[in-house]
Amino acid sequence: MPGSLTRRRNCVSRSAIMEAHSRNLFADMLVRVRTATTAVLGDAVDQSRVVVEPPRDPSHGDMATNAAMVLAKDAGKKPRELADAIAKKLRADPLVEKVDVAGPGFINMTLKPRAWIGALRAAIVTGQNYGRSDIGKREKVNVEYVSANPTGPMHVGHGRGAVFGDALASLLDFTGFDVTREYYVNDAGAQIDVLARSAFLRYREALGENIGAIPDGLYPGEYLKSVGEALAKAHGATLKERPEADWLPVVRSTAVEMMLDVIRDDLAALNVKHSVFFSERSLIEGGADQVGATIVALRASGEVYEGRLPPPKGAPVEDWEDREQTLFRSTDFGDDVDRPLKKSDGSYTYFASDIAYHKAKYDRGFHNMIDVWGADHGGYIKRMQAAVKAVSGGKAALDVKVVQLVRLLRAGEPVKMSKRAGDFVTLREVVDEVGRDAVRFMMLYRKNDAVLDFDLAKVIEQSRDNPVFYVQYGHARAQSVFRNARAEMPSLPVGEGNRVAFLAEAPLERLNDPMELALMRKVAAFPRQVESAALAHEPHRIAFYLYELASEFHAHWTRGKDLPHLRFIIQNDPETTAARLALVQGIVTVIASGLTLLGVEAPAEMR
RNA sequence: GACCCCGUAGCUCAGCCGGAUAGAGCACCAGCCUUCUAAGCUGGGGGUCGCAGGUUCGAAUCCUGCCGGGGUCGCCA
Repeated sequence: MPGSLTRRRNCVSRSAIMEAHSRNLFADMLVRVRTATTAVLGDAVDQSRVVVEPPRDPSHGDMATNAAMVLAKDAGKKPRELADAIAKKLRADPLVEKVDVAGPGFINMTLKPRAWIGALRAAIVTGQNYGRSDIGKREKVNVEYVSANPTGPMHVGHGRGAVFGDALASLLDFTGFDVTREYYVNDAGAQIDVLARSAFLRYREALGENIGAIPDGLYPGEYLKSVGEALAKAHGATLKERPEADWLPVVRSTAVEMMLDVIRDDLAALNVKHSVFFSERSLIEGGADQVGATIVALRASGEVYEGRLPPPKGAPVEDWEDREQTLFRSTDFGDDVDRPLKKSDGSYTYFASDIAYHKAKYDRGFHNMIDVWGADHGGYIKRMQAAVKAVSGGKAALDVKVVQLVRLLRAGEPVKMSKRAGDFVTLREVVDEVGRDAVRFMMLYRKNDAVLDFDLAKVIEQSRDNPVFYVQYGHARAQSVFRNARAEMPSLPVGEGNRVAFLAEAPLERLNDPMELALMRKVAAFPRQVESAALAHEPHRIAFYLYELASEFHAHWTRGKDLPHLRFIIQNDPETTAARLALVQGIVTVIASGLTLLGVEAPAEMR
């Protein structure tokens, strides 16, 4: 009866709050294992290699620790012997049901139901904050992603880096880092002049001139027509008669601005966010040549010198010119050769301004930097890491995450792209066709350094074969349980607003079916998954976790077909129903939270 | 020639900081089912973790060499 539930609520609320305190059961158990180990070995031993993790084989229990094996040598004891001693201490722990020593010295623990109950309650009570942690200690970290040249719309490969960087930034934010999401705008190099010349051609075209075929070396894309039209509208024919030196800066800034608008729209369509757009041009503008200053500083510290390079091996370079040039001593940091900072015409190389850019990041207080690059930039990792070490005096670290190629398919067949016509498949076209959620989830449903097959037909299928649908449907199906509960048992307060308070105090000890317990364990594992994904800089782990959780939930749901007593809603048993709805709420919370981290919608229904 | 990434079941891929008898989905085989939301369910077969050494109590995981696939290789970004 609802009445008895109401009374019960007052009785258990204090313990509910206390148990909700242990938000990360695995971290909690690690502390308990370490305490037990200290009781045996004293506090002088280094326990940094001790871990608590779920055993691969569930029959070994809920959690296992390697404490005895990694400490046996230091302790001067046999692993099994040490394990027995630690196990004895752990048996006194109030959360521990059973402890076994197995194999070479594993300590396997089976936890009391109250441990899982506490974790589930934590998920319900903390809601979207479940899994949030402070392991980042508010350390500043700069995540730079996309940074596509503002010379045209984004392609699918850019999209992968965008989604990856965005999700990684969210993950780091969620785990307590002070995250800056940054886009480096390459608005200064030679390619920007090429863009301007290409736009100038379109400008003449907009004025009615027949420009014929776009010459080699210029951007042929139709998307520049709008730039040409805008220029014609703003300047009439006045630019046309003047020398390039006059019109180039004007056309350049208009073109870059318009292309950045296109890119910003593309990013918005994917819901990818940045907090800083850092202009390369700003490094050399206004008389303050930060690139030159950086080179001078590195020359003073001996990292930059004048010298010669051997010609590159492999593909022959036709116009190789052996000359003395300004070089960065990246070999001091493990690179293969030293790298040039100036081109033969005296202008800076891309690398030179990138060094200055990363120095600027360091000067802005970032000791942790993450760059997300496309696979074709893989050869630049070492020199950039070398540069970061050099400009920071070894105080800053750069992690470069390389996202591999995306192969676009449609029902298994490669999508043809003709690059020379400039009409490659844009990111926008893909997003418009299959939707933001499908693009985001699929791009995260693979390790970043593995090539990704993206099948336009498959990602919109409504089947188990399509992880996006499967996970989102899991969320929608879980929400539907509450809709049904409200209809079938109106006396239960399980609306959007009052659900949490009610379910947090449900009699969760009634969840004792093996599948229910498995789902509780899965929910309890979420904070650990978040933590490891964040520290490893691998958002895909969240996507895989969500697929597993959804899979278990769907399987449990289906069992209710044959076994009505396992259904979530039991009309004549409000207590059991409340407990099961609490489990569903935990699942809803975690799926929604995980999808939010990935930037994917968690729909309440899918019709 | 050098460097980077990949190599795990027939296919597509997971495997967290080294951990126990290496997992999932698809496909295949057998049985069941026809729906509290529309993914059917349960069980089964299937692996020399590319190869060879090394480190370790323990290696798919770390190190070295080789093989195969992809990428990159001053003055593009």
